[in-house]
This record gives sequence, structure tokens and C-alpha cells, in this order.
Amino acid sequence: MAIHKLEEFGKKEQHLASFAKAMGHPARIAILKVLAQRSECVCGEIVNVIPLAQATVSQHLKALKEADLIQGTIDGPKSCYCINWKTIEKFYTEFNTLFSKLQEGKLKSCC
Amino acid sequence: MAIHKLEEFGKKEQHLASFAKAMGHPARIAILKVLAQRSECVCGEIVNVIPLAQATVSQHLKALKEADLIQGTIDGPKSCYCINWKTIEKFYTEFNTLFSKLQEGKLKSCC
DNA sequence: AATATTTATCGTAAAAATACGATAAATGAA
DNA sequence: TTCATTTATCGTATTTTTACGATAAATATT
Repeated sequence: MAIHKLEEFGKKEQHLASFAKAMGHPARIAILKVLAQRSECVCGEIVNVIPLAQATVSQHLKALKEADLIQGTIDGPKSCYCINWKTIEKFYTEFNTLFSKLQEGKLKSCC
Repeated sequence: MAIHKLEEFGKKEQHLASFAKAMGHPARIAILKVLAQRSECVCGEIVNVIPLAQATVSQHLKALKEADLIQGTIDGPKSCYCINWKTIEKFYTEFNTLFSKLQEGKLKSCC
């Protein structure tokens, strides 16, 4: 029974883990890169660039959206996605904090 | 058919995604924190700290080991885990690179 | 109005992740 | 030697992820 006992862990761990999970697929990293490169909000291009079916790409976009890493507005038949810089930076900060904390232990580490 | 088309993506994306995936669970982040805090290689303590069954913790340790984020040597009935700083730092660098690349696009971004 | 285009969602299938109890393997202690 | 301790692995169940075709919904285009 894969009862996910996530509630047992600290909020920080949960939050960071959910970010990491959202970036835990090359397609989603690739999507972020594409979105970052464009000067305007991106519509269909993503599907052409990512080597996956349109439905699958849409699913990955949904995952990124649910992690709040990107924003999307529906604009008629075309939809418009762009990076949510606020969340990206938050993630970056949280990761830096974790790494700093880990590094503290490095000094007294035996291996 | 969940054929994982990972080979279609760049090596960089794949590598970073596999790191992120390994950190995509609060238990594994918690384990890394515990390992980093200790001055000596850690044996059984982890199971006592993580609110999961021994078998499950062992599975998470295996995942971290496969991602090369930790090292483990069997030492009789006790096993000895410690952080693989080399990999942690590699991961940190790769993430920084990605964020820098993403940030480049921020300047010309519309939203 | 009819057709084409774009994208989200539905349905489905297979694989991977999550979790745990039970057990085996290895060693230390009695 | 026998028993206790520790940890990995096996077996199993459930959930989640990944992927795609088909379809629906919304809007251009003709």
C-alpha cells in the first residue's frame, strides 16, 4: 500500500522535494529552457521541440504549472506559457540553503 | 505503454533530471541532512530518525546510492553511509548552470 | 456555415515509485 | 554454539508517473 506519508516530514523538505520532483524529468527541464529563451510567451512551439506526443507534452506542462514553475493563460485556440520567475528564484534559494546546510557538515566529515 | 523516451533528450537534461529525481522525496532530503550533520559515517541512526519502516528507508538509501549522492560500505551487521561530496557539488554546479541559463532569458522576458 | 488549427482532457496501458512485512545474511554477544 | 542485532533483499500491494491515441473545446480561416 503506497500510502504516501509525506505529512510526516518537515514542510521545508516537502516543499523542496516537490520542486525537485517537478524538475525530475528531462522533458520538463527542456521545456523550462525553451520558455526561458523566448522573449515572448510560448504557444505551440514547445510541442515541436520536445520529442514527445502533443498529449504528453501537455501533461508535462500541467505538472510544471501545478508546481507553479510556469504560468499559462489560455488565449483562444492557442495557449500562452511563460516561466514563473518568482517560483524559480524561490526554488533556487531553497536549494542554496540546503546545500549550505549540507556543506556545514562537510568540515567535520570523515569521508 | 510508458516507454520512457529519455534517450531522446540531451545528456545534460538527463543527468540533471536524474539528480533532481533522486532529491524528489522528502525522506531522501532528510537522509542527506542527517548524513551531513554527523561527523562519522552513519549506520542505524537513519532508520530511527526517518518516520518510515526499515525496509523503506533501505530502499531510499539505495536510490540515493544509485544516484551516487551517498556512499555505503557494508561493515558486518552494521552498514556505513556517508555523503558523496563530489557528486553533491557536481549537482550543485549543474543546477547553478541551469539557473544561470534560465536567468539569461529573464531580461528579454515579457512576463 | 463549414473547415482547419491548436491545445486540454479523457481513456487506457505499462512502468516506476512508494511502502511494508517477512526473511535472509552477517556478525557480535551470551 | 546459540541468540540477538542490524540491514539488505524479496514478495506484494497500491499509487503515481509516463506515454499515446482519440476526442472535445475554442477560435481562426475560407
